[in-house]
Amino acid sequence: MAGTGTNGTVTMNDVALEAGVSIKTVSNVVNDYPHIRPSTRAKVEEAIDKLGYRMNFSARHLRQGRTGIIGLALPELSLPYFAELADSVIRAAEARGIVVLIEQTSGGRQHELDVLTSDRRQLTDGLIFSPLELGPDDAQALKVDYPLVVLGERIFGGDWDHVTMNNVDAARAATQHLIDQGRRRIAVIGAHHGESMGSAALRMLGYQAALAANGIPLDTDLIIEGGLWHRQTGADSTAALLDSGVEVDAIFGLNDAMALGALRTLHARGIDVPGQIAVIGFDDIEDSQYSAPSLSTISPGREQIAETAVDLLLSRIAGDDEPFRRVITDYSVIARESTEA
Amino acid sequence: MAGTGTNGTVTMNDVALEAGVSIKTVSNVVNDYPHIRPSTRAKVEEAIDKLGYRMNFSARHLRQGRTGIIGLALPELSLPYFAELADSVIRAAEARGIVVLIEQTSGGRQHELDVLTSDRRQLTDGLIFSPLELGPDDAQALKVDYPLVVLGERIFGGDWDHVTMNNVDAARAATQHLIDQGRRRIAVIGAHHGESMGSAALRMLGYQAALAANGIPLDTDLIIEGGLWHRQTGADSTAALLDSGVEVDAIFGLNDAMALGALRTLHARGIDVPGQIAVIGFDDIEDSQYSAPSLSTISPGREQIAETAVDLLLSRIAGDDEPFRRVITDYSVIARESTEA
DNA sequence: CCGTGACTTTCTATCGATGTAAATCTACAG
DNA sequence: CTGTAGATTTACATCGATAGAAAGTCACGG
Repeated sequence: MAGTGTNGTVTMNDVALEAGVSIKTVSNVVNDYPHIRPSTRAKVEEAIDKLGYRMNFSARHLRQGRTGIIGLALPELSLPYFAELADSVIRAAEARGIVVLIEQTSGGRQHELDVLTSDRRQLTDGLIFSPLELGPDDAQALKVDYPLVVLGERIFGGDWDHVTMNNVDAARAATQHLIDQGRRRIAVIGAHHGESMGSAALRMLGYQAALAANGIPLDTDLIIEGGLWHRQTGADSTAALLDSGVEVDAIFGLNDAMALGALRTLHARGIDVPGQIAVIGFDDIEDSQYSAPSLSTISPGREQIAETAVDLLLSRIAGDDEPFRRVITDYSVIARESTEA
Repeated sequence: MAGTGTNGTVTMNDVALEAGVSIKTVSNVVNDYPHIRPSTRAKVEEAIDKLGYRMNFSARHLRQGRTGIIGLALPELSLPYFAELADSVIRAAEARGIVVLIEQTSGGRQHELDVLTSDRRQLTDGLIFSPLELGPDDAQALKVDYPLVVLGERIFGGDWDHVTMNNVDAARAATQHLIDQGRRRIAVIGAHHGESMGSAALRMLGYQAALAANGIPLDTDLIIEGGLWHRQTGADSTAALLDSGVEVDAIFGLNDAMALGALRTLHARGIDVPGQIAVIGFDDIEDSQYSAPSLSTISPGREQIAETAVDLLLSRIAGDDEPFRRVITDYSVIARESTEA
């Protein structure tokens, strides 16, 4: 830490003096400029080690106009799905030499809009955005002048890149899985009534498609509304469902958290899972493996989503001008105890 | 977005030209310098709005020598305890106008050491560090020349600030809670044999103290080792415990994840909780409320830890030279179904 | 011995904002 | 009408690194 500068900081200039070369040569060494005499490189590297020089990123960023930081805006980290998504995104970014600034938008629609124009955008080279509340009406707000990759299917077809899974097909597969186990009275929890483009609506479409394909009539008494997709919602919705007295032999939780909440209520009521009621979720969060019984679910390919999103964003930051892309990742049905035959 | 600069960016200089004042005056307005004529302020603000000016943080940071970013190093976000901790830290930081860069150190001891000297440190004004593997031998590595706040009790008394809960007392309280329910054969899962300063060791001390205080002999057959505190470890340890045939009427999981894993194994084996075996965890992660049965646990006061850590770090960044502090936060026993009378 | 082209290294301006100190402007007492 | 303290505003250097182009070096053919 033996700095030569006025304060404790060692700058490139200090290194240059120590090595007896110009500042630019030090910069060239640090940036792997190809035409440097090995002996010069050695001198510089020695000086760097000796002085303990570290790059001042603010200076580099100022000069280059980039920060090497990308933003990740998501509802909240305490929701396991998003925590795991953040984990994957950070790993993917790290592998590519950039860092991630996480912003939580838990406050609702306005908070989600704010994140798009926040001062923080000035600090990041681009944004990966996973909205929960925005709808088609907010499309205009997403027309921003910085690289943006949107996750999820809330808003289609705008002028931005999109990475998502096929919610409709995946939900159909989940429902089909229940039907294959002989279930016919399949309830859904977490529906959002007025919505047309969100995950809830899309997954409902898949549910309905599966019923139709199997000649099972749709019974609206089996569809339970539920705003926030938290465990408590799942627990409450299931209680309401059971209290309504309607016949049920399976529950499709539109996400794992709600399905886990459902398991909790079923357990409390002494209802056997999957004996009396089978349960399937959606997301494949880590918890689902460890619930009692373990939860069948849909794996959305989180790693793939994260890597794709990061790659896409980085290519935009690098100046890629191709037309906006929509990438659809793979899903798979994970059968566990809660739907065992 | 109507930039005046060469590229699309609007700088303070553009604003100054538009408003007919000097750059410095614009800077003064933006920074709330008190002696500005209201009319001047109005002109500048109007120009800012008109041009859509946004501060270039890299430039400010270069000049000020600070980045306004703090680092948060933790094992991994997919562990619920850390995801929730990160949530709290981000909120606390946001309330104070700074942003958080999360770094995952899941790779083990070396990865934890690396984070302390990483290039990223140059990008942050300080670090909140929650190590999982470092031990007393690594004390030297924690003597860094930037503001550092360490969470947890792995390493005591060094030259850095520390925020932690009282693991010993809290574990004693958890054990006492089981004893109060009439349990005498209390197993512990997640012990770390050779360790002396980590959470595992401290919680074991509390456990032993409670047994001693109640005249219950310590039976080493009831102590199950377990490296990583994941659910799987809890599930496996519990299976091993049951297979060993030793008499057990309660299990103390040294964290919630393991306790939840224990519940899973107990459920699989058809053992009634708490009828045959009571279970208590440690951490009070959100899941614990929703397991079946819901899990009794120790709440470590996560919000308080986060806020304290952020405040402490910020005061160090601001130049606070007081002696290093150790802050101990409050805990509480949360009694739920898994230990019901 | 000199010119030429391929390497290497250095010079100089700049990225955008802020600290310092000096320059201007009031407003009001003398 | 002048001086002066206090309020406002400005000029200028500077934070640390990088782009671009000029300037040196060097080996080699003519």
